Amino acid sequence: MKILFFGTPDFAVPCLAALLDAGYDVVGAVSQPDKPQGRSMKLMPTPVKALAESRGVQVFQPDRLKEGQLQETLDSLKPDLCVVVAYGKILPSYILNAPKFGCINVHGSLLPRWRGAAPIQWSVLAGDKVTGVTTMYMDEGLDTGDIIETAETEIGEHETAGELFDRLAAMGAELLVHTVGEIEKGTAVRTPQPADGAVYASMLSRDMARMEWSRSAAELDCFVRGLCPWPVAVTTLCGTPVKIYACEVIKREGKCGDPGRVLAVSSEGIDVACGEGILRITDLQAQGGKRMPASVYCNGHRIHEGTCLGEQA
RNA sequence: CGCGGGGUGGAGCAGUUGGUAGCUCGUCGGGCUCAUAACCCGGAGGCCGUAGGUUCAAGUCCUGCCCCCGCAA
Repeated sequence: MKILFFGTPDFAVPCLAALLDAGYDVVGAVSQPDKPQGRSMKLMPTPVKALAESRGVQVFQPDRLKEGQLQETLDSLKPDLCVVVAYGKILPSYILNAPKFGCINVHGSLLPRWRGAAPIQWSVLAGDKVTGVTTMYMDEGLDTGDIIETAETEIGEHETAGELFDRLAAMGAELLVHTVGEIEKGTAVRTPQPADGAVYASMLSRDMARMEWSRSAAELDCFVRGLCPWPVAVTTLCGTPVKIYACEVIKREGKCGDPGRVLAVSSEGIDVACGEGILRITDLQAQGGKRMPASVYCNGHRIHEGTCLGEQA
């Protein structure tokens, strides 16, 4: 079974590693072009490219796919199957139709819920109790193909998108190997996605990260966990922007004061009134500073009860 | 040279126009209390990132270097 792998970020790495470890003949890895990254804006290889190179897999990084840029590669490699994991580009039909077994995709949600770019973060943001990974046959739509297999998992009460991301990446890799095995044996099934429950998970952005204290403590808790570790929930404290990395719901219901008002400061954290309930900030980061527990932050910044968060200076 | 913020006792911060280095927490010792992440008293602990420069005098001004953080991705 000759496999051509498509993938770019960290999420795709365990999948590629698992295919290689399972002994499949990965004839190439297609990844996005390198982009300037880091403080020095140096050109960095994508995570998938880095792994592929270390394992001796040939890497391809076409700028565009639309006009048949990958045709030659396909012709020479003759893959039996394409595996696509968070590649970051829509595959045109000439690629989808090229391999004998088609193209399959690993997606970080239980489709059709959370189709699109950021399924894992959105499942946390929405407060979903259960999520999972899905393998599917790709078609020309955005995550609309027929489902092959799924694996479910519960989202932990305090789990961040980053933590869930790691877990699903591992689950996805395991499921992928199983699915490829089924395809090889000819026992893979295809189930069209149900029409109901299709929701799109748009890309996250920094400008959606501002905390609205008029929302409920429970919603804000999901908000903080869903945006961690990127772009990270932000509010303002004494006029300066502060990133909120972790918090916990102290009180679920009831109005406890003006939204954003600090009700108490203790070694446990900073308790803030929300539209509904109370949220305790436990981990934060000020401008120019490192991430730290709220109690530590309070040693150097006197936070008084009654201070209001989220207000411009 | 992509842009900006910052390096001050163990931790987090302040330090005004250059002139004895301060605060909160922790830590150590003592006290009080039925009790406490409580309170009171006392102590230890800093070549102010680093190398030079200006000056009678540099944490503070100038220059180089190292490291951290944010933006950007």
